[in-house]
Order: sequence, then structure tokens, then C-alpha cells
Amino acid sequence: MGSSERKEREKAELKELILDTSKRLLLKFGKHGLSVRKIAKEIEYSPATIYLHFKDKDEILHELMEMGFMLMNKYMVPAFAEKDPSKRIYEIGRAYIKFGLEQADWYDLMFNSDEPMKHVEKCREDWDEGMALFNFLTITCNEAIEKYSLKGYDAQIIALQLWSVVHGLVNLALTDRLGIVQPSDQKILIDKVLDSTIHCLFKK
Amino acid sequence: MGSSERKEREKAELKELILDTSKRLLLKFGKHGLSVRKIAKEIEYSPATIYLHFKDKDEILHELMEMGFMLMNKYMVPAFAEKDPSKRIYEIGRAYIKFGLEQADWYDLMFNSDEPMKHVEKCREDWDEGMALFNFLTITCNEAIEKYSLKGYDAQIIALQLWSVVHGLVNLALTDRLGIVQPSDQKILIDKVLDSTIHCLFKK
DNA sequence: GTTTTTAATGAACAATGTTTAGTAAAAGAA
DNA sequence: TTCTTTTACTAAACATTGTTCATTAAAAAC
Repeated sequence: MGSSERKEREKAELKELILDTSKRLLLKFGKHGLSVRKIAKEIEYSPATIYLHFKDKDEILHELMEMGFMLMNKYMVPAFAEKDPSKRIYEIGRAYIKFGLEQADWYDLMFNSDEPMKHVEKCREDWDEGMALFNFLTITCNEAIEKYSLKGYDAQIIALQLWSVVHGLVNLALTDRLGIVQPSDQKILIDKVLDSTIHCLFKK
Repeated sequence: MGSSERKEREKAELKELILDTSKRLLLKFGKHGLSVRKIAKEIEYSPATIYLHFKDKDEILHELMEMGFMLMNKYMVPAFAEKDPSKRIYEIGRAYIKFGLEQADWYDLMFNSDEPMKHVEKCREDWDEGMALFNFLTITCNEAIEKYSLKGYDAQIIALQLWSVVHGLVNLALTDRLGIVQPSDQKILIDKVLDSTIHCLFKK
């Protein structure tokens, strides 16, 4: 006895190594540089070994997705501290966009990829990182609605509207559609749209 | 002579056959069912023959993209006919969303895919179908701004804001993020967000 | 020392996009 | 017609991808 504990620890360490390596490959070479075989080569194990720790490639992607939300939360910290609701919404928006543009591969994995969502059974359960963020936005919208006594506003609809704008903006930027339509500085353009959105919601 | 003309016609016909088949495969099996080898098998030629008519798979995707805009235009026809600018904006938004949800594979190809944009040299030139649509939206926004005498509004920013909202909504819906956040009827939810967006822009 | 459990892999399968050398047929020239 | 050149096409190969399974080597349990 006792050796079984060591075994489990070693097993967990290898799993962690696989995830760390996946993360590194994603950061270095993007989603196209992340393959099961490359991970295997990197950690100097055979590809089949990966499948002793993960059912799927999707399962790896799914765990990376969770890591992505940890990273995103770091971007959100200053925004969460903001007292004024409409200003908090603005800061959340800015942080979201900043994260999306700076961490394009993470963003894509977390918000655009089908694979880790469809094939992993606990998809709903594990996207609650995303849901928590959305709920916080909804609460903030509620605060803003009360503060400005906006009647006929549904906080959840407003939250979704805000999410759609920033999600749309980030995706348009990342897929090079923004530059075609308006070749000026994209960041300024994006800022203006976010300004306009919040202005027309809360500053009238 | 004369036979050379027939040759060229036959060549063009084969190219058209490849594109038609690609289109059919995309519609039937989605983007994952569309491979060079499947196209080849379908038209009963070898895969290498495809490369006599197209430089790349990307080039095929690119031509499909153009077809997609033709299809999208059909969705837009009723909206274009609308006289009132704010109502026209609303109808464009609805048509855009309808197209996105009903023709998910086309939408993905036209608005999300990197490949046909990055590797084909004439990317800018050929996305002018998309640009034309955006320009029309911008013009309509201008009309609305004048009609409601909205000061300090930039038509292009408003147009981009609108595009971002619908693009974001469609993408959230297509990648199953909407249902997680709010499991009620997605179409109604999307409609409410579009309503809210236009209402807060033009109806105050 | 023997048996059983575990960890790890090599090799195979079915896909993918793409290239190249080679062939067969058609077209053009004599 | 015969010879040559151009054209249309393909078989085979290459380098990838995710995934599975029979097998082996080693460690653990008895």
C-alpha cells in the first residue's frame, strides 16, 4: 500500500502535463498547431497514451476552455471593482473586447468552437463560468435600470444585447471583416461602437 | 478551329459542375461534408482534376462565398423595398438573422471562415458583395438620423453597431451559447434583442 | 516465485489537402 | 495517313489528422 497513492499522483501529474503542453501549443501555434500527435511528441509519449487520460481531443479542448475563463477573469477584475453600474458595464465591455483581441485563440475556443460543446456530455455544467459572467452582467444591467429609472427595460435582454455587440465586434475583427468595411484603426472603431451602444442605452 | 471553343465550353462546364457539386455537398452535409475528395468522387473524376480548375480548396470556398451572397440577397429583397428608414433597418436585421439561422453553413462560410479570406489574393475585391450590403445599411442609417434629427450620431458607427448585434446574435445561436444562458425560445429572445436595439436607437 | 493488474506503445485505419510523374487521347501539321 | 505536340486526366505518393486495439514490459499483489 501507499504505492497506489504515488501511482495516482503520477497519473494526475501526467494529465496535468498534457494540459499544460496543450495550453502551450495553443498559445504558440494557435488552434491549428494543437493536435493530439503534437502533444504526444512534445511530452515524449505515444499518441495512444493521451487517450488513457482523455476520452477525446474534445475533452482536452473542453478543459482548456475552462482555463480560458480563468484567464478572462483576470481581465475582468478591474471592471468588477467599478461601483457605478453604467460605468461597470462599459468596463466589462472593454475588458471583454480586450481579451477577445489579445487572446484570439482562447476566445475562439471559448466562444466559437462547437466541438468541445457538442461532444462532451457535461457541456452545460461546465459553461457555468460563462454563465456566471453573463449573470453578473445582467445584475449590473438591473442596477443601471434602477439607477436611471428606465421603464420597460428587461435587464436580461439588455445584457444579451450588450453581449451580442461585443461578441459580434470581436468576431468581425478576428475574421478580418472590419478592416474591409472600414480600413481605419480598428480599436478606435470598436471603441466608438461600444461607446455608442452604452450611450444610447443609459445616457439619454 | 471551332473545336477549341467547344473545349473551352466543356472546361467551363466542368468547373461549373464542380461548384454545383460543392454547393450541394455543403447544403447536404455541412462544411465537414465538403472535401476535395468527396467532390471528386461525386463528379466521378480524380481529386487531381479539381486542381486543374481551382488552385486551392480555398478558391472553391471563395466562389461558394459569392454564391452565398446571392442567396442572402433574396432574403433582403423585401427589406430593401421598405420606405421608412427605421423600419427598413429593422427588416434588414430580421432578414439577416433569418438568413443566418436558416442557412447556417452559408453564413459560417461567408462571415466566419478565415481560409477563403486569407489565402485568396483577391479577397478584398470579392467581398464587395458584403460591403455593398454594409454600405446600404449605412445609407439607411443616415436617412434615419436625418428623419429623427439625431445629433451627434455617426451613421457608420450605428451601422456597425447594428451589424455587430445581429452578427453576435446569430453566432451565439449557431454555437449553442444562447440556449445555455436562456433556454427559452431562441427566436423570440433574438427578436426581443433586435427590437431593443432599434428601439433604443431610433424610437426615443 | 507466480499471478494479476497496470502503463505504454506500435501499427493500423480511415480520413484530409496537395503534388508530381506519367499515360492516353485528341488536335494540329506534314 | 503519319508524326508531333498539346491537352485532359489520373494513380500513386506524401504528410498530415483523430482514434483504436492487440501486444509487451513492468510493477504490484499474492
